[in-house]
Amino acid sequence: MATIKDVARAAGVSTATVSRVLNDHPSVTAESRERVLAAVERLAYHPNAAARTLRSADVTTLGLVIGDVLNPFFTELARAVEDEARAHGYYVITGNADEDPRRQDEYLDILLEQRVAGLLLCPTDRVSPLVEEVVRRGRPIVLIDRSIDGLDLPVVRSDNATATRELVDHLVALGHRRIAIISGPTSLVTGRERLAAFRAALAAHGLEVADRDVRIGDFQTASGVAAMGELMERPDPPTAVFAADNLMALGALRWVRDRGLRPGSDIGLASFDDLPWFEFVDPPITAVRQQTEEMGRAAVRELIALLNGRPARSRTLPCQLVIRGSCGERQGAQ
Amino acid sequence: MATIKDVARAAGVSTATVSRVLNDHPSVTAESRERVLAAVERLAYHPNAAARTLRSADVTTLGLVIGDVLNPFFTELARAVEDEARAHGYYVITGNADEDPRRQDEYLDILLEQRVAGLLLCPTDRVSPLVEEVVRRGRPIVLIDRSIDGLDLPVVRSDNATATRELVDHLVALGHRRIAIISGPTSLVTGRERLAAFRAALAAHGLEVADRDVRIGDFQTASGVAAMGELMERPDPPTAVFAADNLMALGALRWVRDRGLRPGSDIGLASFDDLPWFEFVDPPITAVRQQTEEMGRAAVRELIALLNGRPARSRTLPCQLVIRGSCGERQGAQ
DNA sequence: ACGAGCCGTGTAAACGTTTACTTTCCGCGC
DNA sequence: GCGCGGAAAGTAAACGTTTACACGGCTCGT
Repeated sequence: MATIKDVARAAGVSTATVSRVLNDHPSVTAESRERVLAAVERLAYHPNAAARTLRSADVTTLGLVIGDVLNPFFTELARAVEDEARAHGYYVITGNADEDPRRQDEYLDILLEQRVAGLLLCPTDRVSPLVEEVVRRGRPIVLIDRSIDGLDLPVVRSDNATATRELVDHLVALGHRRIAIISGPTSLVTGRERLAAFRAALAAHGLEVADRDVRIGDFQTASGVAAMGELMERPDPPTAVFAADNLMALGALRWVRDRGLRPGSDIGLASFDDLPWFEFVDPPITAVRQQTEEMGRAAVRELIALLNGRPARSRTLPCQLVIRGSCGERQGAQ
Repeated sequence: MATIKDVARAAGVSTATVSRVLNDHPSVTAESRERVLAAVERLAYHPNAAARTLRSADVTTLGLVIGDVLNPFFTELARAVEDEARAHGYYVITGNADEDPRRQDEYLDILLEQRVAGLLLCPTDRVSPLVEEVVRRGRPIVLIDRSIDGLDLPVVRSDNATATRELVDHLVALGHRRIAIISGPTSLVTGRERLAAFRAALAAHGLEVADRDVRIGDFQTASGVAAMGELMERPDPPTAVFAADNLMALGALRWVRDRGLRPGSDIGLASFDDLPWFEFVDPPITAVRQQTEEMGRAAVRELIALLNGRPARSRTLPCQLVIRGSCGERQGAQ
């Protein structure tokens, strides 16, 4: 690999001049610039990022750790984060925790070693020592989608409680009384919160949730299939099921269809997280739509605020209930 | 940030000893090791990746550039690549080209600066000077999904031609005679090849493809919507449409449903790339399934072979035609 | 005509590691 | 008792940049 010294020699100048040309410093003559650029071209020189970041302290890379690459929610989020970051002149290194706290920590470690300017984290599980360390050392960090108990960190998230309540209201209005939930892990705020809101909303209608109607999944497809099976293969299955994320909803749907059942008429089905294809299923899936893109963008803006010494505000974005047909037809008056 | 010097001072040893402890070198007494580790803990020391990679030449990072993060095909691919790479002790840095040659080059540049050991690339467009440069400098590279004209590089891809032919045979067997295609960009091998195979397959049945039945999209959703509109809003629309990737199929489906039409009975629809939710649409979408995960894993294995001085073989993986209902019912004898 | 100031360039130190080489110390065999 | 070998630890050079500082030559105002 050609180094800056090779370029300097080839162009007949010093390394300082080469560096200045490369970094658009003003004080270089047009002639030097040209000679350097020619040499760069000829030698196919690429600056060594390691040396550069080692020397100059100004870091322009943000770190992002998402929960699961296979979850469209997170990829859309990642995409939004990257776009917003680039618009502010930052690059993003993304790590995929795969909903596994160990892998989350691995990536936090890598990102810290890479000296990212700041971190965006969708926490997978309860507070990890590494996260605490990041905080303790004052490294800027913004959480997305999920907060962490016991740590007062800026977080950009959805208003899970309100959205869940609206969904339950909708189900009850349709006549459902035995409503089950496929919840996310209770170790995650997202999981706990949606479950709590679900319980509270039913209670407001004078309904109670039996323990057997609460299944705990892991936000991934397979657990949705399994949970749906457990709920339905009982003598007294619920009439509607609320899946707390889109992958578990996909799993639940798969179980239902594999049994030759039809959502809506045979069993009500609703999802937290809306996806483009939900409208194409027969019947279309009722879902809570989150402002995913805005979550990503807002998180980046808060992180950049932090980087510039301004305080970051936590933000809670409203969701929208998208009513389609998968919970059954409206019965009687609204 | 604490450096290795701080740790050395705190532990009362030299930086060399600290480094040895950190890298599991044998000749360190248990006592020194302990003191160092304690200091590391106390100071919350994290090695500086830049300094480390600058000094030691052994790189354990692979670079991956994918076409579009929002395309499930690529995220599944990325996931497989990461898994296989980790199994071999490599990390992966992923860049999202967004089907934009400029962004592809940007990421190639970044990855080269990061001194990755080797590159995995899903080329977005015709040969870029940067790719040529990578090749010229002998940097190991393996292409995925798409090859590049004029460059003889190892590539792991699907057998597009056979799969397309099988799909056309299926459509013709169902009675379709006017079949249109929403093709990918002809600047991409994937696009060109599927289009050529499509034409050839129809020709084999004595059918010809009118120019107006060939729409060129960009492998993204919006272009699928637009193309479907152009095809169908004519006095003599085709009876079936083949979308050359899953996102354009999603777009086509959206157009169809927005018009209140029904795939299968009103218009045949098939997709290259199978997705989990295709089976849930009414009627389920017929598609060509690629061995996405195996593509990713195989590409990593070839790249690692290259890194170890062995030659890499190009591989073409077979696809599977998954017949569902979206192209209409079988009419008459098989 | 001469010093001040500026511009372009070069020299060399610094960034935080790893590692070849050196030093120290200890035990052992003769 | 002496030298030798080997283990543990230290010293310092090197990786490829950026950049503070120094320097020489030029312009310009007086």
